Amino acid sequence: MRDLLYLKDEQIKDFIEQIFYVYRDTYSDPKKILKKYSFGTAHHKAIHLIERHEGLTVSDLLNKLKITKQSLNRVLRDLIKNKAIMLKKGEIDSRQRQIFLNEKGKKLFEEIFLEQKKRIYNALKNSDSDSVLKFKNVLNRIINE
Amino acid sequence: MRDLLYLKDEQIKDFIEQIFYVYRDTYSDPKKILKKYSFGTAHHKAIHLIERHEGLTVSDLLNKLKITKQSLNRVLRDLIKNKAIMLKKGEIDSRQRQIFLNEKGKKLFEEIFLEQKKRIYNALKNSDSDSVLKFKNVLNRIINE
DNA sequence: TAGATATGTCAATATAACTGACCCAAAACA
DNA sequence: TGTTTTGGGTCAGTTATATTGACATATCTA
Repeated sequence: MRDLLYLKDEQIKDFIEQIFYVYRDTYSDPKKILKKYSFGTAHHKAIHLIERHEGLTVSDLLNKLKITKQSLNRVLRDLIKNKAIMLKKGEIDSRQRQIFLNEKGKKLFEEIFLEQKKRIYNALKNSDSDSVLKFKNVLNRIINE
Repeated sequence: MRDLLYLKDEQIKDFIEQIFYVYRDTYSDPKKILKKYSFGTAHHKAIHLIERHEGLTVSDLLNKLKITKQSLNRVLRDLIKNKAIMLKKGEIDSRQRQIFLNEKGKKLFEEIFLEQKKRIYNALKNSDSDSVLKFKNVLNRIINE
């Protein structure tokens, strides 16, 4: 590894610590709202990804969450029972199920997002666009490693 | 909220998604190593924070992890049993316990970190120092919101 | 038609967290 | 000094989220 002055081990250790805090706080904020609906963070993540990728299949969602299908199934069952989401047979491949938010799910997503958004918005509102762009690019590079 | 072009809701939603992936991947990488020692991510986080903040007290660690003392106690018991950490009575306030890694704990930390480091290092090695700095600053702003 | 794939489900277990109730020792305070 | 508060530890029971492994069904593909 090259000896980059701004990329010493101590810096990387700090990043590992900060990544934990950022995740912890970002996903803690809406827990009270979720509790009202007897949902947890697992349901939250599913709803978020379904909103971002409408019509994604069960296996798409599994690949994003990186959990087992048995784990996901509990979550999807709860969301279906609550009428937050619906599954449709895949149009091309009818073995697949495409997942959609319905009205209740969309409202729930908006309620969660409004709360969760605050932290990110307030953190970034005074940043220049270059900082925001570079932040985004670094996140993507870490994910795609 | 001001209408910042580079800070639309869709951008913020993307960040929320990316933060999840970054956390998930960063803390997944060392799971195989942890398993060799019958440890999990909870032990990993404790070891990491103890290494970064040598001599921190039990309540310092609780505040960083934001879990209950009963949860933390399980983790610390396992680490003590394994001789990875030791507790010393606080020098000023002897009700407190200061937590230190001992030799075994330091070796374990290094083994974990070597694995975990790769993802961050490779993601950042081709970034300019300005990107790294801005990434760090944004992380900090999100945490301190 | 045979095999592979996408999904669903049953059952048991593991991990990491929680709530609530206590306890002790030491510090802080009145 | 005596009382209260604080820091830490522990017991017991529960919940949330994940796991492994086995098996079933429908549908697609070669």
